[in-house]
Amino acid sequence: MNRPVTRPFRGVSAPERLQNRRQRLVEAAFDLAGTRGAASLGVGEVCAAAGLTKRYFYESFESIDQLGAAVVDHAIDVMVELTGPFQPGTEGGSVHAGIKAFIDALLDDRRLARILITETQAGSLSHFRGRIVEVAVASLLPVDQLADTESLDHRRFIAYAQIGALGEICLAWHQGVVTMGRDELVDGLVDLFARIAAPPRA
Amino acid sequence: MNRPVTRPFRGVSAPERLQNRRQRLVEAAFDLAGTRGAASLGVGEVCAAAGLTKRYFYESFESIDQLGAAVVDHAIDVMVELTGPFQPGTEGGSVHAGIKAFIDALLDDRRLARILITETQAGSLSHFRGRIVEVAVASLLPVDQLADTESLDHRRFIAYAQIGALGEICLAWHQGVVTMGRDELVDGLVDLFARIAAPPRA
DNA sequence: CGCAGTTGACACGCCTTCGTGTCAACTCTT
DNA sequence: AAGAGTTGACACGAAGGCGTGTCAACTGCG
Repeated sequence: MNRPVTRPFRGVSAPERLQNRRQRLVEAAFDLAGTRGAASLGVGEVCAAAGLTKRYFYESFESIDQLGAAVVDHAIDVMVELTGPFQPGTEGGSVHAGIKAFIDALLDDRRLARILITETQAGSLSHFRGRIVEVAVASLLPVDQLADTESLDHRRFIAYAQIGALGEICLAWHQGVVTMGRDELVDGLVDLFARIAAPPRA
Repeated sequence: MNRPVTRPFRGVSAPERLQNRRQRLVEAAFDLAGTRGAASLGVGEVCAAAGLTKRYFYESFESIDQLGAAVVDHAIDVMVELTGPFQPGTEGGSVHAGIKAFIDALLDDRRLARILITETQAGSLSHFRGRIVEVAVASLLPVDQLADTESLDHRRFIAYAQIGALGEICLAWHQGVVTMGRDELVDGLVDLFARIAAPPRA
């Protein structure tokens, strides 16, 4: 059972090797879930893609669902890392830059988009939907555009509308249904966000 | 193999019985897919829910995916039937009434919402996403609010934004995250649609 | 009534995946 | 060199769903 996790191998220490294997599994699963989808993911398939054997899967995970959770974590980490430097409050950041960075991330990596938008809505990854929306709200919602008098419910309403619109458009663009240029798309989305958050007509 | 589909039974003709069984299967699958999700659907489970045995499953369907297709068809049929009378052009219909009927349908039946919005995005039902968006566009897009000069891409952009926003908000409301009253929600959505379709700010 | 069509319940073999186990080859330490 | 740790490849039984088959009980028709 407890293998004597001790000795170095090919120059790398035991805990480091374990971390490497874990990361290879997560990244392989990230790639598969982001292209084929997470539904059909199997232990054997992921291991083959990672170039490992099943033994090392159970070394880091107990089930395929646990790996799924790790994949979502990884996706969120990537997103946070890509958008963090542009958030308002940080140097060189602003509401506009934050939103743009968020959109850019989704447009640059379709696997990231698919996992964060599509795959977490149905199936075994749907439990993480709430956390993802939370992260999105933090990055997207131009809070200062909304009067403090607005109710919490209304702000949530705005946030969900923005996220939903962004997700749908992003997927359509990746799919080639919307054929706008990249820059044009980003500008259109930023503007759309402002319109969504605008005060209701009279 | 070819059972001699001929004789009436308990007063109903053979083809009618077959249709009834098929419908029971579709509705049972609709209910399961709309609550538990479509990913875990199995032949045995659906048959048990429909009160039939596996034999009658293969009488009408070749695989569970084929039943999934029938479920999506059924969901679309229901939606079309609920929104048809309110479409602009028909008596008593208008853009506003059409949109409201569409929203009402999604708010009234969470199974319908889940199948049309959630379950068709990932997994085995994702092939039907395009057709659903098509139906939604036909019911939702207030074409007359968009100048004819707008490009097709821009109109698609607006349509996807509306659908995405509606879906996300609808799910959040069913989930209890947004706690607005029903009527308030509908009004807010109708107004949101207008804002999304409004001309971009200078 | 008697026969053929119909139904529901269940059994059966098949296949895939899971999770674990085995083993030879390789690497590090002493 | 020798022994213990490490790795990859593969075998194995268990479990579960699939698709088909069997059979007794029931229903309609002549």
